[in-house]
Amino acid sequence: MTGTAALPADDRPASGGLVERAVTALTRHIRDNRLGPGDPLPGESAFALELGVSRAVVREAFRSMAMLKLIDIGNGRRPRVCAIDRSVLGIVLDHAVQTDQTSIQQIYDVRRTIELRTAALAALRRDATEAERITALAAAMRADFVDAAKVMEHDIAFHEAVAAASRNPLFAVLVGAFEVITRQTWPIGWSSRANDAQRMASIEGHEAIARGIAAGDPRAAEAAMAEHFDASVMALLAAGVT
Amino acid sequence: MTGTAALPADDRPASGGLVERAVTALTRHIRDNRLGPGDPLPGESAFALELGVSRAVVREAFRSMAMLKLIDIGNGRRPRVCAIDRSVLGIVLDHAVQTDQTSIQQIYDVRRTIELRTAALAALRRDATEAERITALAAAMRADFVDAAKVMEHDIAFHEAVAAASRNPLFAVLVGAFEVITRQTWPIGWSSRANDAQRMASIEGHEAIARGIAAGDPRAAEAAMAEHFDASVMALLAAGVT
DNA sequence: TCCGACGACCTGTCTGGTAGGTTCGGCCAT
DNA sequence: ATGGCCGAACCTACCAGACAGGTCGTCGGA
Repeated sequence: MTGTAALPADDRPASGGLVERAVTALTRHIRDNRLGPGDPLPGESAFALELGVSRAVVREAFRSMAMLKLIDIGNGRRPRVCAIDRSVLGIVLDHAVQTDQTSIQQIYDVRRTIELRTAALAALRRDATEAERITALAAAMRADFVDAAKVMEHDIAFHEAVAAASRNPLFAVLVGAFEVITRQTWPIGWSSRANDAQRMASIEGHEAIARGIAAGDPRAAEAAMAEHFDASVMALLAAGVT
Repeated sequence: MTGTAALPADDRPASGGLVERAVTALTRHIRDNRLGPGDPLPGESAFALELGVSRAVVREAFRSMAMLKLIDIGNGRRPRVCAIDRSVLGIVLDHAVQTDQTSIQQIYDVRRTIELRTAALAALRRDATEAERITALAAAMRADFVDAAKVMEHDIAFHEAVAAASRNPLFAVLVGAFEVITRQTWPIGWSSRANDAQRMASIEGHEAIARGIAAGDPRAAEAAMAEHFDASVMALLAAGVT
């Protein structure tokens, strides 16, 4: 009963340290004035004066919110509301892995769950340009087959293109958040495949996903994505990544 | 091409402002020393001395990482590595909604995708205690039917219990992140249902999920969860929430 | 042996100041 | 009249020092 704790969002403004109070005040300011991405915010001096605290306190508050990509700050520039950004979740995920709070396999389970959905949605919602881009990225993987680094870049771009085609920015953010982890695990999976035939099979998997999306067949796209993920997880398991 | 940009994680330590450099230095410190949750960190004075910057800079860096729940700070306490926390993503999601960067329906699509999986996983992995707790929470919703606030608390606890039973902390974090949004939308959906029969149907949906999980039937649990989400989305749509 | 008080250490906050970047309006040239 | 240039006002980035209050280990007494 009563889980009224934990929310630092916008309770009564009198709790915790001054910095925390400044953060909630700034959050309220954005909400109450219905500000959107790009809209300007009061400078730190003005905010410090308004709250009756020192500039150092407001600076810490602004910096914290900038770290969460809620606002955008910079030397001489006036603070502005920031557009949604994937890097935050990426940093958190990376930290969770680095501190052994979660495993790579657990991350891949989440990724698989999300990307099965993005594949299906992309098949339903993609326009011609998106379908072309996705197909082109799969083709690029095949074309640059000998250069692992390039294949990885195409691979990452492929998954993000699929997510973008799902027309849900949240999915795009989530998929983008996995990029940090993917850059660490991808080379392991690539080199753990026994031979070039297996590596090429991975690329064919991407092509199958692209075909399903281009054809507007959500079932096929989802199935191909599932197969692709199963193969990737298997490759990582074979390399001893748990 | 080659998108080597964007990662503030751990490139060469000479880029951007001093605060950013301090953040990457602290991140590296945690990674290089393989620190886990609860492990102590150098104090801000020590860190300032080591980096050759003022204490204010280090303070902003520490505060930023505390905002991301990567570290834990407090008056007089020495900084420590922090356990993974759901509130960060919740704040970001709330901000995205408040600034009209994403819609409630888009969030529910993501939630549905994730919770379908947690229901299936919970059916496969839950132990007796977890099954009992999930069943008990569904029963509590029925028992407190007349008190909407209590029903909401049970509802939220129910979904988090299911996520916990999936035995993947990432799913628990993601589901927990939606709590902030749920607290805003839940009353809308509840009151948008035409009569008590429809409201009770929602509770019966939870009971069906609980039965599937308790029976260890992932298909049934997933199907019940899907039905539950469809009903919720419909109720929100009926209330004009897009 | 256990418990409480004390002190060293640390963080939270403030003040005041310097350097360097941004922005915007006015002015000059076309 | 218009478009580009320039400078002044404003703002942020960072620094140094200081003080109040909280935490935690330690030492002495019961």
